[in-house]
Amino acid sequence: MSASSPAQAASDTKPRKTARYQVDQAVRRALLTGRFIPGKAVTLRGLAQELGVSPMPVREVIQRLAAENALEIRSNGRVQVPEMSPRRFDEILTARLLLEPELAERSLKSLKPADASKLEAIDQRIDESLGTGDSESYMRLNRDFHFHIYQAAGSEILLPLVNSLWLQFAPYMRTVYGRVGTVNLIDRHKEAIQAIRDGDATALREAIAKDIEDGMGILGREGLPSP
Amino acid sequence: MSASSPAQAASDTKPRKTARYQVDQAVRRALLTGRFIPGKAVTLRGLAQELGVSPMPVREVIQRLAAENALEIRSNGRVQVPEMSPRRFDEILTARLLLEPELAERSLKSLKPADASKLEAIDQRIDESLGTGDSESYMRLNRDFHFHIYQAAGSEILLPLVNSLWLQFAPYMRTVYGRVGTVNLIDRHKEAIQAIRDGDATALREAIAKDIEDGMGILGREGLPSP
DNA sequence: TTGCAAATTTTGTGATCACAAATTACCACT
DNA sequence: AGTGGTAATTTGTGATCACAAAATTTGCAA
Repeated sequence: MSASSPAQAASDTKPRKTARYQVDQAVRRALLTGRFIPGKAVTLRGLAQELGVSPMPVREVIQRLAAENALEIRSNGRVQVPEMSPRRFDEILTARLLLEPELAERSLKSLKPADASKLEAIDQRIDESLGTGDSESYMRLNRDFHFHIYQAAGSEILLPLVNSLWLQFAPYMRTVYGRVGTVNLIDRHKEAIQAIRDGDATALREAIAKDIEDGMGILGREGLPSP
Repeated sequence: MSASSPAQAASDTKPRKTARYQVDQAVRRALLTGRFIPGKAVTLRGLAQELGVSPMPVREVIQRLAAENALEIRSNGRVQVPEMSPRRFDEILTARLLLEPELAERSLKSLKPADASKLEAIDQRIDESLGTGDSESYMRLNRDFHFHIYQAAGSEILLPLVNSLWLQFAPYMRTVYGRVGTVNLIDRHKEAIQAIRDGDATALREAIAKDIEDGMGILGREGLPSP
């Protein structure tokens, strides 16, 4: 569940039952699991028909996601997932390293032992998905892991910013995993869990930062023309 | 001019002549100069009529700005500028301090003497507007100053994030200036200009950070219930 | 005057239509 | 077979309509 939820205010916790909300959730899920191919055009009526609604709510959702830079509206009106560039990749990495450790630290005091256990369970399923090479499951679980932490901060500003960043790099990472697989992936999830159990802010920041660098720094630039 | 422009891709520099784009620019301007009152409802048809268009493009723009957390869509569908809270204020300050110095440093190598002169001219007009107490001019000019720097980085990720932050605190700051005036405002613009002339990254980061703290830290919490 | 309930208006949501621009398909011609 | 241009289709954009939910106003009684 996205924490910086669309179509609803931060202080107003009702999902609503609008078609727009359904479409928004569906498209976000699709982006995060890499079901849209960067550079490939996505059409309004196509999406609408696929989701069984009129083009109307789809139009609003596309504007919404375009504002978060998760979708790109070309000058001719065509919509597509933005293609990754070395420049963008570097900036996303920088922004993640600035924001996510801060957000994790702010969550620390709200995270309880039950959360650590929950995170451990997620991490175990991540290891399994790495073994089977199911990259879509891996991406979903990895996001669950990070946002289960971040969510605890109850953040209204930082969390949406981070959410926007994930929306931007996820589709690209999917193509990377498709090429090189997920077997060589390493993460710092166990260090993070330990830091949460210890209530150690510095260690948690470090674990998150390292995790980001391991995930994006090593694998990520695969196939990108050098900056 | 907003750098993270709406309705157009980053790599695709054409403003287009759509009604949506006009509406978007108009609403953004209104938000940045504080012409919308936080907490006050803004209606679809009202905006549409005021701007001389059908409700259609307005709906898309509202979704767009809601995605950036510049507008809030309540659970009943009503739209308003979010009200400030100590929590939000603190988070915005944190995020600004993390992102803006970084963005400034990245702009440094692209900033030429002509830019320093341009910034000096803006800063002089800022001083004038502070004297006359014209807070709307002050807000516009102060934004021009910061974004003239940030824009130079050619950033596709950090700049939109920062842009979103400004959209979120601007309406509130307007109400603060309305209460306490702008006379007591101090800034670090001259230090920033000097740092740009010297090509001194550390000094520029410091000037930007101090400027943010002076602007928000001292005046900003005015009238907010303590966290 | 005050409190409450019914009626009226306003508002967001979704669908459909009209239109122009862009894309794609097609076919004649060299 | 390759190429150029024209026709057909698809696409985004904007406006209008219908509907239900919400907010506002109105009216009446205590």
